[in-house]
Amino acid sequence: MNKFYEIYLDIKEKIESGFYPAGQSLPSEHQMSQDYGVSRETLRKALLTLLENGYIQKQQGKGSIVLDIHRYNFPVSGLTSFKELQESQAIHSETIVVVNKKIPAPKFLVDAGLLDADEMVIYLIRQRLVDDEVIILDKDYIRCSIIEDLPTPKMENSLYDYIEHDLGMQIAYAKKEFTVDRVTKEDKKYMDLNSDTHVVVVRSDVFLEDTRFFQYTESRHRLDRFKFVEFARRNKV
Amino acid sequence: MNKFYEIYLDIKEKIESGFYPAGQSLPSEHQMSQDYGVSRETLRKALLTLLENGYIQKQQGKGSIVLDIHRYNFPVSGLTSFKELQESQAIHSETIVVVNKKIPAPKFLVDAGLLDADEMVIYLIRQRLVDDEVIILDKDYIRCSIIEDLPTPKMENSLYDYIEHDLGMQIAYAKKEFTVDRVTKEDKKYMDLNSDTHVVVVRSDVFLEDTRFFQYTESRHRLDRFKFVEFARRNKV
DNA sequence: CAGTGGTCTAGACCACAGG
DNA sequence: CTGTGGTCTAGACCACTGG
Repeated sequence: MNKFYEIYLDIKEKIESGFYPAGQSLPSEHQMSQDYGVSRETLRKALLTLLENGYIQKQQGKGSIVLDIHRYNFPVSGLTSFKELQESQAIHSETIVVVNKKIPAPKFLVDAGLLDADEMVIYLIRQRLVDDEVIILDKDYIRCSIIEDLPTPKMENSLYDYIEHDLGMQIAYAKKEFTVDRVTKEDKKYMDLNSDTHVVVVRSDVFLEDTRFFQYTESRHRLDRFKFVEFARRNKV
Repeated sequence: MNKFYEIYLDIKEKIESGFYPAGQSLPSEHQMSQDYGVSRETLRKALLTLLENGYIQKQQGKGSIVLDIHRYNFPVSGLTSFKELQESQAIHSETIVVVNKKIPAPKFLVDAGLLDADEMVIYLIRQRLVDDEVIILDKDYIRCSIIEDLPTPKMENSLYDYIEHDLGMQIAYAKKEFTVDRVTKEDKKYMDLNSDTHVVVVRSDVFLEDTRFFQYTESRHRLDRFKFVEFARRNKV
């Protein structure tokens, strides 16, 4: 493992355990680079990672201060899947695969320039149950040229887990879009909506490390159970 | 200005102008560091900034590939205010300050440990009009120990602009939370809701560079006009 | 194999905060 | 003034890609 990442994990641990309490300063970069026996630049990479993840705030001329954002509710951002979300929050939940079949590339993805007209995709619909209610409906379109088949039993677990662990592919980045849309017939059919008129829709274009378009996902959430938390830094200049 | 930031801007410009077309590789780091006359680490800082902002994707052993996310719709993430959002999208809009007064620290912020019980805050309510309809209602609670007064005319422009430009303070980071809530009497009073039952609510705890809590904002959006776009990278490990 | 990006170093100088 | 973080360098070695 990389030195800077080891150091990142070590300091992160010390912040979470209270060894470095919120509101207080970390030792200086010079000091810590000596303590860990690394160059200052390497130590600084570890601090940069802590900064990006909301653990510390740096101030030129003063030092690095420990934040307490992570005490109560740690923001789940980036590309997090339902499975990971569920695990991080220890929610009892279940997944039912409703549809899992190959279809020709849908027009809206061809028009968007994400797929070729003659391609095939795997069309996947999954119900996400929490406390025995379907509160999320996930619709996935996955490029067949990248994945031939998806075993339904695996999909009841995690799609990303299967792709990254079983297939050894790396998901890299996504463009995500949050809106609130009117419920469709499909929503009514598959979700427990109790007379809601709208759902939160999260649309994602997902890409692999080699920049190939891999998957389009539409995640439809019941209003009363939707929550998205983010730690954001202000971009200077 | 920093070398790495100058280089970042230069490459960003070349990507946006099509000099480096989407899908193609940038020159190698070694090559570019020579071209710009800087060390490789400095050149790499510029590339890191491009990576974070979704302009390129790097692949070990291969190179840096230009992405085309920014062609159509560039994700607005981080800490972006209504004013900046509006400018980036060239929307005709208007702001009306409805309330601007000092009140004692509200209980929910004291309970959250963000304010002391004996503090005062500036309570600000602003209507955001687009096409002559109030589609956003912003409610701000701003710490009086940091800002004494907010001139109402300035608030019709941008709060952040006033704080960073006129007062010379630096907003650093925020914890943001997105939910969908039932409309309140206040929403009905101040917003043009056409019989909607819900609004999107974005709650933010905003902090300064010295980690002082500065502001709590509740931004209430009409469902049909809400949209949030984000570029997200998957966190490895 | 050569060429790419990823990590790390030891040191330098600068900008800023605070006594 | 000292001590802090911010930037930059010149070079080294490693890991990965693809011919």
